[in-house]
Amino acid sequence: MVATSLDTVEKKNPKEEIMKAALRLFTEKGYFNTSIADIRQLADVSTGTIYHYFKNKEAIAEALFEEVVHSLEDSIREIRKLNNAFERLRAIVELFFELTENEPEIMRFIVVVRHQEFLGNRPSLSLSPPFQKLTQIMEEGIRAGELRRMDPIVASGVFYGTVARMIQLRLEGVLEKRLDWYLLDTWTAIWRALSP
Amino acid sequence: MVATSLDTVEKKNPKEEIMKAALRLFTEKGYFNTSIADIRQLADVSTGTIYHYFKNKEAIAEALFEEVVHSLEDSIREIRKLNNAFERLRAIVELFFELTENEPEIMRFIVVVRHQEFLGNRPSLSLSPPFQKLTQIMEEGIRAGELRRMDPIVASGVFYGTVARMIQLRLEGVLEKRLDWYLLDTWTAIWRALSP
DNA sequence: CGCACTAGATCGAGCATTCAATCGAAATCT
DNA sequence: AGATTTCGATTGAATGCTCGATCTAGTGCG
Repeated sequence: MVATSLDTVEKKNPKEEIMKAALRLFTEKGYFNTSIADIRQLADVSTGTIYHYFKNKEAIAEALFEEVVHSLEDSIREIRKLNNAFERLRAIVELFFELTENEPEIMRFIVVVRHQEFLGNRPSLSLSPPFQKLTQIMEEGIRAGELRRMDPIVASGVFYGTVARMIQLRLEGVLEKRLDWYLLDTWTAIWRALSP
Repeated sequence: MVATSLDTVEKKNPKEEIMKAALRLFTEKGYFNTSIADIRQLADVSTGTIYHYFKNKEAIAEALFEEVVHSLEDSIREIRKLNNAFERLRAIVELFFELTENEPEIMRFIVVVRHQEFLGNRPSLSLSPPFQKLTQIMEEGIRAGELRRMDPIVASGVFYGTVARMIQLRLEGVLEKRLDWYLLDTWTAIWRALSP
């Protein structure tokens, strides 16, 4: 981080500030319970500035969605370089669990926010590239005999469903311990469900 | 169904009509995208009637929530009478899958609607009685040696997460076939994850 | 006649969005 | 260098509209 002036008067990028504030508010209170005024206040910019960078409120959510999907896509692409289904899937669980602890707001946005309600016709996150890749990993694993013969959709359902549910419970404060505490049990269960 | 008059002029119970319309609209378009005017129109009653039966919009959602939770609670209570974990869990999957096909709106309300956003402080559905019962079933099953030794929270996470994900995929139109087509694969995977 | 229910017009708060004015930093000129 | 122009960035009060909620005047049934 380069401090171009005194820390207290640090010059920030308004667009980023707006998106950061919006992510925080959307995930905490929901899209419809968040007003432009709320974002304005938390991002410490004026109403006009928001509309200078974004066409409207929806466009802020769209930008967040894009960002999150792309960063997920990158991570999953990296993981696909690993050379068997066991390692790949295990790496995804670890990535998601770690992300939940380090960037809970991003994870909340992925796992619990209902995008359909405000992002009109956009294809659901369930159909977005990262999740298509997940089903591909299953197909390849099954073909290679590393995974049990079963419908790949069911395989990815078991996998993502389980992971997402653990994350949701953590984000809702149901789990007292950090997610990595549950990693072994979770992974063992998933692997028993999927392995031949 | 008892027809008290000619079918075309059938006298309906307004409260039920309102709740039916609200359930349909809330699950289709979301709570905030549904106006009282929408409900008024679909239920074919006047604004006055809505406010006669419900304190406000939120109260309609609350009533729906109560109804759904109670009916779920009853079903799960019945299922707990079965005498081992295998049968109990299997019955729950079947119940949920069947409910998804027959009453998709109710299932959407349970699985995909984010109640927190409009039902202020109410404890999340994840913590409501039916889901506590699910964890109890896991605990009992583990104690009895019918399920593998593992954290009961993780067990219920695998179970509910998988089932909910399959339901979500079905409701979003990702699965071409009816859910019962996937039942065997889904159940096999779950049982491999949980059995000793 | 009385009472539970219905109708629909009306209110007003809250909200997203607009816009004319102003700033300020760099570019251009003298 | 200093003055002047330029133009995107920024401001925030004003606008207009949607929508939940209220109110008053019925209506019809027992």
